[in-house]
Amino acid sequence: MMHLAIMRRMSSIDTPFELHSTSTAAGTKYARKKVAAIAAAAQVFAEKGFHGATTQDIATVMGIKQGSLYYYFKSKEQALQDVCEYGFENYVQQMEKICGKAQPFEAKMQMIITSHLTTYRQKNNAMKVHNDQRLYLPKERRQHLKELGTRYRQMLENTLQEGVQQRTIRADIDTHFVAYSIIGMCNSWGAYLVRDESLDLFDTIQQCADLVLRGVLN
Amino acid sequence: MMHLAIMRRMSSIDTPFELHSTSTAAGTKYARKKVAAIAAAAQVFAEKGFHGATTQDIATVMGIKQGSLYYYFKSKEQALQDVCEYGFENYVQQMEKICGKAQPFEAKMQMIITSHLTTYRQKNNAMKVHNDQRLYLPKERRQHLKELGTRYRQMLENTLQEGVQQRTIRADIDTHFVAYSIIGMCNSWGAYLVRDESLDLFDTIQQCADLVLRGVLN
Amino acid sequence: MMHLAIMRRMSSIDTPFELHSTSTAAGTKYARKKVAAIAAAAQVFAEKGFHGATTQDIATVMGIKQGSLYYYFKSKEQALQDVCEYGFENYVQQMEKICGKAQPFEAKMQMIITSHLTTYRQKNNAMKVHNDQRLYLPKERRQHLKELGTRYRQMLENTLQEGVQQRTIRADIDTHFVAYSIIGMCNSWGAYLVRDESLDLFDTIQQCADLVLRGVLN
Amino acid sequence: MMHLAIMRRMSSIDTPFELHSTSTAAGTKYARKKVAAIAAAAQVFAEKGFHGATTQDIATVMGIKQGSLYYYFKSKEQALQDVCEYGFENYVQQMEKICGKAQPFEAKMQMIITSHLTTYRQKNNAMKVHNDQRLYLPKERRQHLKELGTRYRQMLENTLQEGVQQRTIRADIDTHFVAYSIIGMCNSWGAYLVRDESLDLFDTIQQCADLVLRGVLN
DNA sequence: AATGAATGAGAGTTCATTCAT
DNA sequence: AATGAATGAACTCTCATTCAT
Repeated sequence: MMHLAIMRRMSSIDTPFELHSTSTAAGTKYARKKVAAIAAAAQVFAEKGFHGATTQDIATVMGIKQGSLYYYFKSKEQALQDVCEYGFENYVQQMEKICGKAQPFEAKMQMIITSHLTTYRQKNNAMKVHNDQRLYLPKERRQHLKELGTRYRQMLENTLQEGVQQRTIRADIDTHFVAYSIIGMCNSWGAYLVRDESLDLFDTIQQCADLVLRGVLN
Repeated sequence: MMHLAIMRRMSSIDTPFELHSTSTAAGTKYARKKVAAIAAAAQVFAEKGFHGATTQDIATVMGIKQGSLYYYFKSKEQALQDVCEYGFENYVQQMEKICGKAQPFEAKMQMIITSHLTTYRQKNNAMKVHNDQRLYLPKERRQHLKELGTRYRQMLENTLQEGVQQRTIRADIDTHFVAYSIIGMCNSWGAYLVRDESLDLFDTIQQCADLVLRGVLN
Repeated sequence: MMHLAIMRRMSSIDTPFELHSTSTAAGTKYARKKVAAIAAAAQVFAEKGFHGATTQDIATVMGIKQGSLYYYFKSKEQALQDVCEYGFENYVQQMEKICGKAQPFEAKMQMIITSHLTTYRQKNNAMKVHNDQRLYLPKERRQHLKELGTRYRQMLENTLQEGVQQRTIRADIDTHFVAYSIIGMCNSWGAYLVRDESLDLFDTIQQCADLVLRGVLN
Repeated sequence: MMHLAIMRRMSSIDTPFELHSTSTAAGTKYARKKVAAIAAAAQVFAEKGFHGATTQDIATVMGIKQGSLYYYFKSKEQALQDVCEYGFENYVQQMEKICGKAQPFEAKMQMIITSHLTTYRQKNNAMKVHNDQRLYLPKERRQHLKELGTRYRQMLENTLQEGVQQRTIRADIDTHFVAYSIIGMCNSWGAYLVRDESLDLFDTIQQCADLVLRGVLN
């Protein structure tokens, strides 16, 4: 469930029309249902894609009528934006925690991959939606996501750079390229993890880490 | 351009009325335009996704009117199926050639990656569509694609298995897992290659191959 | 401001629950807010038209929430009816005073036009709404308005008739027709006065009176 | 019927999507039906107002399905714009013809009023729509209409100016003001003519002209 | 006295699809 | 071989209205 992670950020949630009376919006009924709305939208977008999904689908998952959805989202596009932002913000936060701690390179890489894949397995559809559907947002609405993405990639590249300095990883490595590769591979495994529940999470993490670190050669 | 590859398979193309079958279908005006139709659909689906694309979009790219499209595709769904099949068939054929030749493991791996990424860079939108949009086809219509996919993965796994037997690659490698990983990483780079024209193809190929073979560790 | 005039009639205002009727309704908080509600509705209907206006618009002008509006109006249609009736009742009352006094024809005509145009310039949106939007009310709800209108036109016609008898105006005049013409011209100038604040009120009144009385010929 | 007048201008009609093959679009089936579409929209907008009318209403009058309407109008707003423009363009053209001919002032004024009121009586709903509903168009879409309106008013003012120079009308007349007054009064009578079929057209014209020229005074 | 939350009906618009020509 | 014209179903979004609190 994405709920815990998202609720951590709920203090910043937007309220409908005007500000609510309570200063911390986190506890409001509205905030609680908005979380549910984002979760529902994430699930539906992940399954059917942005254009393939209907607002009716989302409303059905929430157990409300279709028109009522607009109490929580100003538009379908806004729903996509919210899903992407909450999903990705949460993920980048986790990344910051991991990269903030002083740890040997291999441990960090392991944690990064663990975080990435675990996020998917926890049915964090928001993450999948961010990866696959964010390009359907008009550029203006992707501003924030782009910044988050850059921050995330930079943390990953920095980690690799540290590895180079620690002489743990090869000096001839192009950290920029490797960062992209890791993200790509993990996203691809993430999609499998979402689709196939029988796939073992920890096994997958081990194998990913092993492949990245040692390659296939003898 | 995908044209050459696709035209090779044109002999099996479906003709709209039985009448047409008198001549070799491959050379027919119909067959030639059907190729163009598939290419147009591929381009549009790649850009906007299946559900985000309209038949009008495809017709516009072809320079014909919307209604005329139905001379080439029985339905929008059929267009997606055609794009996926022609795109992927073509790719698997190439794979067969590569794997058919007796070659050392590393050379083969290099060629596989080269083939995969080159396909993308040549703006083979059909390939992108197959990877990103095929799941929007109903299961029945994915039968053929699934077979092709299995064949393809098996060739990749066999190649890896050969590598193990040649002692070129580690014995503890899970070939199934590595095959998926390579595909995932390459697809992700493929998407970048399509989006960013300034990205150097051969550089990308080298780096991918290097990462897969040697990993990042020192 | 229409307030004074409207408040004079407030004694007849409908109260939402019978309970309220203990005190004189005119001074009730409810009555005061109902006036504000009518004024808000008048403003919004004048600007956007009945169908183009939303209950949200009216609520916003009042500074209350959309749902709360139904404490003052049973329906949007009722709001239109209230606006039209209060606006027009007020105007017809003024007309009654003017026509009641014994005065020479030209002075009366001057006062009638002054009354009409001043009403508009005072941003009496209710009047504009009555003129432009009343036809969107179902016939049954226009009963009262129709009676008022007839009364008003009759007073105008009577005034003209007096003018004929006093030999102040031509005997071959069709008073019925002229009455309609004056109303039409004044309404049209009223709309300009509302739209263009820089238009001088007294100048307009003079010109209108002059045109009606003397025509353009030399 | 507005058909004749509108068809005169049909050579400039816009075609759907792309240019038609024939150079004169006037004869096309599309052009013919677009005329019908504009007439239908004019009728419905005149009756119910822009916001009160539905695209379904218009389609019903045309005898087509609601969705098919969009073959002729890109949007409901475009329909309003088309109605206003065709209606008013036509009217201004007529005005140009009247004012172009050298004629004594009184005759011209008579013709102007005749033209104005006849336009209404011919059920030229487009004219009514232009007068009552054009303000619901966003400013950008009113550009053309504004220019037409200015041209029209100028012709009327010029005519009055000529009258002054010919000493036919009083020198102390404010031509600007009188022009507006005539338009206002005629529009108001136009609305009556549309609503009440029993009203005699020529009688109304006579009375209007008489009132404007000679006023009511003895 | 007012509001948050929801609803249901309908609006405008889009679009895949059909078919006579 | 292609098109103009139309359709019908679905979709997003709006809005008047209700009602428990």
